[in-house]
Amino acid sequence: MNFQAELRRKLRATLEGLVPDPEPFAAMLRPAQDPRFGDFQINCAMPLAAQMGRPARDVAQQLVDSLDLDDLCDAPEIAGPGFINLRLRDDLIAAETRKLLSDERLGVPVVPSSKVVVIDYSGPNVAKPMHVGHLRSTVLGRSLELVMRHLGHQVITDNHLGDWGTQFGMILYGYKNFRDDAAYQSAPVQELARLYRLVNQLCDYHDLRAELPKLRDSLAEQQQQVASDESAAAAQPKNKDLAKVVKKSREVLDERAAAIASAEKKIAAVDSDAQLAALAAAHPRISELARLETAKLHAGDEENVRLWNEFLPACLDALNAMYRRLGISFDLTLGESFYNPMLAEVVRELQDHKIAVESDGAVCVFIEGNAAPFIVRKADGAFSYATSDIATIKYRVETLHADVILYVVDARQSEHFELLFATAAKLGYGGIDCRHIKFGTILGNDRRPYKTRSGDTVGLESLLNEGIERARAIVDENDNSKPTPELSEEQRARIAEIVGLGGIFYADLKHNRESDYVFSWDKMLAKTGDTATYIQYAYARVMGILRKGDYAADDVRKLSGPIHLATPTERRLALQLNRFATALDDVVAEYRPNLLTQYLFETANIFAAFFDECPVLKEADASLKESRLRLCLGTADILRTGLRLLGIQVAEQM
RNA sequence: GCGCCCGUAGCUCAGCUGGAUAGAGCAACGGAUUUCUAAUCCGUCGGUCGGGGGUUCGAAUCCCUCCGGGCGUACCA
Repeated sequence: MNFQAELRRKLRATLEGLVPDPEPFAAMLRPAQDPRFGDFQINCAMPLAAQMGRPARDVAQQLVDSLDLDDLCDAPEIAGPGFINLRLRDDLIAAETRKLLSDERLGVPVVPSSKVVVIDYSGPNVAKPMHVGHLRSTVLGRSLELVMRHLGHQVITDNHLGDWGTQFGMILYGYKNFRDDAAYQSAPVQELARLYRLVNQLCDYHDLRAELPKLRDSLAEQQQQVASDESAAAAQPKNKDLAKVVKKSREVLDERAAAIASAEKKIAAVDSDAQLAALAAAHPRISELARLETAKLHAGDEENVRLWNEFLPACLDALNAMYRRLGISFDLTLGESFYNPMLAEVVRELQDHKIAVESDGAVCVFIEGNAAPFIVRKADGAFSYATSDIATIKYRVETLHADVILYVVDARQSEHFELLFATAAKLGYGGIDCRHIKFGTILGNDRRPYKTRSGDTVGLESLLNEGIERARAIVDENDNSKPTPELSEEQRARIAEIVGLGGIFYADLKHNRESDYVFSWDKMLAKTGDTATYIQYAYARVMGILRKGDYAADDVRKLSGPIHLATPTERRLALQLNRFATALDDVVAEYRPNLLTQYLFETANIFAAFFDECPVLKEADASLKESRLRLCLGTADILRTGLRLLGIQVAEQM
């Protein structure tokens, strides 16, 4: 039973007569902070008392008197300023655990009113290999998908591919000018990616060269600015505002110097490479021409459309290979290109309703309180991702009938989504629950975005490979250190895959999604601590007990005797199993899978203590032995299910 | 300039719709092993929750301010 939900329900009913809106007060029933306070605590007596102008302990007493929790709890206790401490009855925990253990859903009810939830996640660019930057969206989105499905929502996942943007113009330009036919024949995606990088580099080269004089001027200007600010500050050494101005001014100077250094570095990279330099010299207008290729594609140019259609299948194959590896499949893969035919209409509609206006040649929506406009048509007539994102909302609402749309996208795009949602609301989609499920950046040890040692972005493929390799080394070391190694080559490979991928996913999911976090192989694959491995190991230990005792899991699930809470640890474990449903509710409430990782880690932790203290196979009392066996399997079922909802697998033996 | 986010133990991070002595993992230190797999368990050490003010019976959490850092900021997505 979801004890917390049940207790809150009762509290809410009691509060109904007392306050107009009981919900926030009912929410103040929480798990106890300290085991000495029991299992749950009610914290709402104090604020209620303040509101009613009565002593808090009196209010607490009144709540206790009218609550009637006898069927759930021992006598409630009022403590401190007015906390109400609740301890669940042991017989109730035992009885409810017994039910849970024979329940296929492990005590997790299906939501009473299911919603249509579109989850937009992963969203790679098709012509570029996926890299570490795609990890969080993919892993978080996948987990949210699985949890919401498990709770009974009608989830539609949609991979909103970047298959139509500026980068395609670069690829088209690259293909027409620089392609290596043999390479394209044997590995088209790799060749397209190379062409993209090449064109991108050459575009940068020319753009930066053109910009450099301006940058240098502005640097010189800033140097003078700093000098004058400094002398002003020197004249009034006690003036804090002037000191601040100097500081700011120097920061700007540093920024500009850094921008120039970075530009010079990129330019030098081309200049110092004879081949690149020759290409750059031969293609001085590459940026402009690449943009033109994009524009031609969007306008329906026959050759570009033909090439686009030729490139796409290979790109999709490559992506799908990656998703297969990650165990992911999408319900829909509607890239930006899908919305192309709708864009002109979107802009017209916005203009007709006077939502968008022309400004500096571009068609923009101005949202009150935001300085930046939402540009739905650029001055050159091209549409932007703002336009296609609006078209996407229209499609998801009108065709998919979405109630909720989740965008699992980097936090740096917050502003875009604020403008997007505000614009959508003006168009009449205010009733749809559109949410930016934002997440932070993965950092390296230097606290800069995670890169390889040489400064390149880390490819997702090689990241996964490295994780599995490192896991393999651990598997080997562990098994080889046993008196007689137990695992076959196939088993080791499979375990390495499960542990390696699980470690990467788990490390990502366990952090609060809005935080940046520092990527660390050692931490994510540590044999001990808050890792996937630790939880997977707990699962494998249960399976070890069953194997050793020669029990089939299905037979154990059919057992129906009483559950004994013979020790405090058994009680803790049983109660924890009943919290699974609460944990999943918590995940969905704020779209935070870290609440599930936390729950699973705690569960594995309690199980480890149980494993230490409570013998199963050696237990002489048959009824107690059966009870423990079932607690073990129930734990395993919950760990396996919980990990599965994070996109992580388990092994029977490791 | 404007906007958003962050600053919690040596390190990495939870906690942030205000609630009881601020938590975890790692690291350090000390214990437990004829193992239902020690990829484990138990214990110890460790914090002016960036500083200052305010609101409150009560603040890591809310408000103001200062300091430090990150990100975004009109035609890339």
